[in-house]
Amino acid sequence: MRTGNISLVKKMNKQLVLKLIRDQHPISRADIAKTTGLNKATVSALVDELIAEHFVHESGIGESTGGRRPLMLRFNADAGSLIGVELGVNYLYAVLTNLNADILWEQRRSFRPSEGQEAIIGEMMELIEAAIRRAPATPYGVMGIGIGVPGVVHTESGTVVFAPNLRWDDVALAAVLRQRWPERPVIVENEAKLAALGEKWFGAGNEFAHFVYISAGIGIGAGVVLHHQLYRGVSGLAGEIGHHTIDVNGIRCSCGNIGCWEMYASEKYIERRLAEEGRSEWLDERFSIAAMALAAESDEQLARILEETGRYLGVGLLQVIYAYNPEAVIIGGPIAQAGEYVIGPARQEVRKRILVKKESEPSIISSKLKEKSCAIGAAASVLEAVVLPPEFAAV
Amino acid sequence: MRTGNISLVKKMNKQLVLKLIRDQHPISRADIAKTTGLNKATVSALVDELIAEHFVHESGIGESTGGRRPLMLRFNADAGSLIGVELGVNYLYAVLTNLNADILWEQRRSFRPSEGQEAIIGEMMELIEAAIRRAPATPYGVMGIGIGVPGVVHTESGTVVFAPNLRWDDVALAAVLRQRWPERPVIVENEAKLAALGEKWFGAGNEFAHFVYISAGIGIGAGVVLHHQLYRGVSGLAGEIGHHTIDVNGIRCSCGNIGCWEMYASEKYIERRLAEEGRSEWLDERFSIAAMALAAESDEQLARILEETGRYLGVGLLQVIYAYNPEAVIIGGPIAQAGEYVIGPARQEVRKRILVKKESEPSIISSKLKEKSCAIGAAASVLEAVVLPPEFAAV
DNA sequence: GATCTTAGTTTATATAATAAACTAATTCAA
DNA sequence: TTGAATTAGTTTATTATATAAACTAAGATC
Repeated sequence: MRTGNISLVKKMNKQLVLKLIRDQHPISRADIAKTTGLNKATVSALVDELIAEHFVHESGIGESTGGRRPLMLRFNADAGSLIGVELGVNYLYAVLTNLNADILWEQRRSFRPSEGQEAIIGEMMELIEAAIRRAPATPYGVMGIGIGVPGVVHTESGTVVFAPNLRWDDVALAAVLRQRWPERPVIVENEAKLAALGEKWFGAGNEFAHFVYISAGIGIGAGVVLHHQLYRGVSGLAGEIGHHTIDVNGIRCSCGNIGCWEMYASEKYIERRLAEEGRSEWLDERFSIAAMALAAESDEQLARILEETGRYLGVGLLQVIYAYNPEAVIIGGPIAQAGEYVIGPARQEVRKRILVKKESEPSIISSKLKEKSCAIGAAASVLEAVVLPPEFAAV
Repeated sequence: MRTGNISLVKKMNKQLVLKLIRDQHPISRADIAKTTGLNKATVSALVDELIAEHFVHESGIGESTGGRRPLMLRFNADAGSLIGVELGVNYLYAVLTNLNADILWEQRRSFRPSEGQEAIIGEMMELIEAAIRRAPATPYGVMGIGIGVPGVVHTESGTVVFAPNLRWDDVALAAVLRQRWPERPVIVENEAKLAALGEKWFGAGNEFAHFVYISAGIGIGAGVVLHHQLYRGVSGLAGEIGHHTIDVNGIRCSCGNIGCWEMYASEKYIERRLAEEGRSEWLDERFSIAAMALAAESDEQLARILEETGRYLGVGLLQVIYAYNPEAVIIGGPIAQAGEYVIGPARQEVRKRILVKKESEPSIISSKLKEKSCAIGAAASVLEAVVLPPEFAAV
């Protein structure tokens, strides 16, 4: 039971100050006192501790506004490093970043889906090992490892409960990594949820209290941020909205259900339509939505397929809007590479069908971190776990 | 900006103690100290204040467990009264309750939908006036007025933004009531959201951190409780899930969209099917789902129609599950009167179609407060606003 | 160069939680 | 029956923290 005690107050205020410095640096102690309402003395004491802990540093003297010049404070993004890994269906992508998500090192590696769990986890561990070796000398070193996986995750244990595209079932991923690096926090989480965190901390979601990140690729998943916090539901299923029914009489989905959204607004749909229209040359290994969008400029048939996908995307977005009523919807994943070819029709469809127009229409925008959302989000999840817990920010 | 200061700590702890007493009374100071982890002295001081404020009283001496016998504490449900009003499409229902939602007085009144806003608001004010007259002498008297309306609401201003079934549009309801009773808090909120609050405080939602209340009648609305708190979204649209598309090629809904859930799992569907099957005798004024369910015991055709409705309900519930991943879904509103005729098939449909079985399947249960959910929820909203704010309970 | 402003620190004070010692009231066993 | 042990609750002293006010520092402006 969370009781209030005096040290809780201090923790809250310290977090508040650190968050403010991170968001608005360079900023002076006096500014912090003004914007937070905290007493100047309190701010000074907290800042001194944050400086001692290397999370903040003084970065010179600011401009006078008619009196003594302020000492400006900055968030020290080099207090430590973060490792983020994206486990894709047939690739691994790892980044090493500072606390500002600046990429210090990255590596991408492909594998065949037929490779077994052990082999894939082995490759992942090699990547992480490589990242740790590249980590610069910082006060805290590598502060933790975040891993995004395409499936449903039990976060406490770090178990991948269900990842159909990997054919994983109850894989205790975190346990293996924690055994190898017992001193470092290891976070395993769904890829869309981490991508949402990435966009929240370092991307297009920064300014919103409530937003939904849509990861549209082979399937559709979402990361839902409500009150500035990732919402997981009771067992981490919240956001598995690719399996929202949009056509009860539609086609069968791999999940067993019928007419799932992800059969109509994902790569699966595009592939199906390409085959139907006799454009199977695009069903190649080198198939990429980005290339298709480029070709669509002078190829009406391709443009039409993308537009249809966008319209179906819009149909499903209405459900997202009615469920979460977010300030913004951020479209990410491969489908987002088609840009306005898909997002434009989606917006139109939403505008056409929505119940209450003004205020309730969210901004429908494109991911800012693009193909790096998940890996950066994985890194951000470590930042959140270790440095900037969100629990006090809400309300 | 919410800064921590010492009085915040006290507020948190006092709330915690009060909530614990309400939930677990009779309870002793020693028990409270044990379960919260607060110091005995702290607990005593807070309890003394709560007693002075009339929210708690000592209710005699409990059983010894091998030492001095404890003084038992109880929540004082008679510290004040609450007024809750449900504004239906063609009726008003008002209750006066104590702080335990025990109904002290209630009144139901019908009106014709053709009556104008002013007339309806006038009748509502008469009802509230009557309730205030009946309020017993208590330390705090009538602590506030909560009103549930079938539409989208802007809560700060208490404006009904959009209520299609009432044909209301931007009606500043709270403003009128606040003018008449300037000293009393007036809360205007969507009916399904208030019903969810009612079930949370006094009904089937009591034990859940995350649950969804489904109000299924002429349309479908939902009240979404996440982390023990009502979730509204950025403009109060969250939970308007009746307009989730379940059939892109389906029938047109009054909202302008096509294939909305509420065309398939509400009274609208039942009426349509009754007409199709030539059972228009049930389309009478006295049409009631409860009566239909009774008749269905010996009428296969009626049973089948209810079952179909239930199956469509289940299809849409999957979307609720994927969106919110709640611990429970509480079915309320007129459709819930059909009981297992509808809820049974809905459960089956969910079980059949859901992605990850174990853990992620919520309990699908029936409303406990039945037709009183909304009015009691309206009263509960006052309780939450004035006595037991939920903000500290979360996390 | 005197005065006003702003930045930041130091010192004294207030609030609230806590620990420990206390009183009160009971059980239980010799 | 009595006294030790146990539990409930209060009183007192202590501690942590935020705050207010007084202070020092360092500039701007007239």
